[in-house]
Amino acid sequence: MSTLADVARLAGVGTGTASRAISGNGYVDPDTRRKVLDAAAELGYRRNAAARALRERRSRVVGLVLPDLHNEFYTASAAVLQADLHAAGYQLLVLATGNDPSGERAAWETLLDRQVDGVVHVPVDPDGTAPPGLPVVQLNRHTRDTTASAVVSDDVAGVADLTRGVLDAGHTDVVAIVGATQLSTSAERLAGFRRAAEDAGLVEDGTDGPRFRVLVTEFSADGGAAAMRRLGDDLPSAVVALSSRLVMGVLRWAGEGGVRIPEDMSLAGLGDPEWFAIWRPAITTFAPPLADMGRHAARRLIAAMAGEAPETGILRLAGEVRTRGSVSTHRRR
Amino acid sequence: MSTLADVARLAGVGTGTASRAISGNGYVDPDTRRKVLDAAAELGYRRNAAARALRERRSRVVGLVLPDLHNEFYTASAAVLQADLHAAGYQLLVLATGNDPSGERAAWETLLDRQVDGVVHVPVDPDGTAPPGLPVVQLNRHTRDTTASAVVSDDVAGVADLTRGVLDAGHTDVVAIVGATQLSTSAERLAGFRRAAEDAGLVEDGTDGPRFRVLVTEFSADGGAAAMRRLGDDLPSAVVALSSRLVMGVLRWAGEGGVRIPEDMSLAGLGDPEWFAIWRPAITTFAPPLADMGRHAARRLIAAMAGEAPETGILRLAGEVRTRGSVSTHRRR
DNA sequence: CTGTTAGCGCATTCAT
DNA sequence: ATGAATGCGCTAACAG
Repeated sequence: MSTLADVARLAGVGTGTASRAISGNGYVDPDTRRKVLDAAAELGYRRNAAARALRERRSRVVGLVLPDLHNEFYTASAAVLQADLHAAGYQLLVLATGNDPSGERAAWETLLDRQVDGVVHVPVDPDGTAPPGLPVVQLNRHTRDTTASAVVSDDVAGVADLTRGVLDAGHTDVVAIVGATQLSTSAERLAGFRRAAEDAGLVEDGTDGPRFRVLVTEFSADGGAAAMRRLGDDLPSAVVALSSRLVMGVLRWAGEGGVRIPEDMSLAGLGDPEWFAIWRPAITTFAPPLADMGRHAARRLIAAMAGEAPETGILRLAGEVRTRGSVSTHRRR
Repeated sequence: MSTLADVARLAGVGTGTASRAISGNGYVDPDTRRKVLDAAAELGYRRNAAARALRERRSRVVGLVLPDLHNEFYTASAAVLQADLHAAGYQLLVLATGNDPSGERAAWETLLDRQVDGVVHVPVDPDGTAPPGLPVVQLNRHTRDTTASAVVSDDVAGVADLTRGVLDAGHTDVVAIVGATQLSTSAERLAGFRRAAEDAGLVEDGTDGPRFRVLVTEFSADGGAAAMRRLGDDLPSAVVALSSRLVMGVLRWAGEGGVRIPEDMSLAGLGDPEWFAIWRPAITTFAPPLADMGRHAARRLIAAMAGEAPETGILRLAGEVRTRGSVSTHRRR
């Protein structure tokens, strides 16, 4: 690899001039600039990022810390995040925490070592806290730290909307299935459901009249299926499964038990993996604005890294309820 | 941020000793080491990765270049890749090419600038070539460059297996749907299909007797649906859709047209997204060993970066045919 | 076993 | 407008 000194020598100028010519910072005569650029091209010169990072005290690298790489919920945001940050001259260093607070702490250390300029963080530990002085925006979930900057889906409004759709279809006996409630996402989804259900006059665990029930379970297809089994014969007329994995679980349970959707029981979901739309019946669902979230996270982070006054607080982006066939109109008995 | 010099001063030693104490390289008295470590802890010292990279001429960063972050086909491998590389002390810098050769070239430049120690690459351009001297292992797809190291799924064998399963079920009129054939993956999948079909005596585009047809289309659900529509009324008794997206397309087409699977037509797929198993009927498919591929790619790359004689050539890992309900026994007419 | 020294490649003073 | 000199923080080589 040739160095700046090589380029300068070939061009017959000093390293300072060569540096200015290549970076475009500072004055340099157009003719000399050409000479330098030609020399650089001839040598196939590339600036050494490590040397620049050391000298400039910025790496132009952004850390992305997420629970795992395999979840479309994160990767959908990550894809646009990557694109937007790339366009702004940043590269993405990706670390997985494995949904584990100790993995999360280790990630912070690595990121600090790497002198990343900023971090996009899908938090695992609600009580975790980021190193001071480093621009960070939380994505998807947020911690309890109210001074932090976070970009999330407005699940409260979205799930409330979704639930209202179910209730408007005439259902008066509804079950919600949700994952671990210490996560901000689960808590907010549930809050949206409860709000809509209570506004409509349904009573939690009521014995007669309009009622709703809430099942807390593991955040997986197995968890969803297990939750449905816990219901025994006392099936509701509609289920709202608050994650795509839980929807899968309900579907599997229904398939195995011969429960027809939506004839025997309606189903509404959350998230919108591609197969939701082709399932028969297609799944009615609340789709969080994953791409928007990535875009806004990138925007906030880029601004913060540029030294602008950071936008703190939680930015809640509206998603979309997609009404399809898995929720049917229910005749009140 | 405190520097090594700060630590050395506080511990009352020279920077060389401090460096050795912290890195563990070279001799240092246990007592002085303690002093250094204590001083480092007190200051919250962290080694500056940029300075180390500059000095050591290695960054401990590995580039991951893939078409996009949003495809479970890549992320499934990437997840274990990330984990294994992390365990070996490497971080992952992720670049997306957008399935575009120019994006791919840009990625190489970035990677070179960053002085990455190695690269895992899902190639876009079959004729592309990597910078010499840099350890690279190709993942999932491979270029024509026979000196390269690549870890891929043995799709030829896998799809041949899958197809044999279909033929053994009695089908004698089979259609294969495949994406752009300039990709090594598509070409190999198709080769596997052809081999099995021809071995069984089916004739391509035959007019009477056992026959098979091949449909080339866009690599998407829309492509799959369009391919099926091209068939008009001349439906085969079984379709082998050679990607999960194509399976989606066939399923959508079947749903819209009222074609029942497997009663009216059998369907076999490739890949195994979670919903394949819960679909009614569950989808019979060939599942490439994505996790294994990530693991072996990491292993090869780590060895190459350690300076060991690189394993070149194409490592084909066996996947698994998962026989489920979407292929039914066919009565010969 | 330890302290001192010399760069790694670059951007940026400061003179000119 | 340009060249020379400085130092970012670290590790490796060397002399002690």
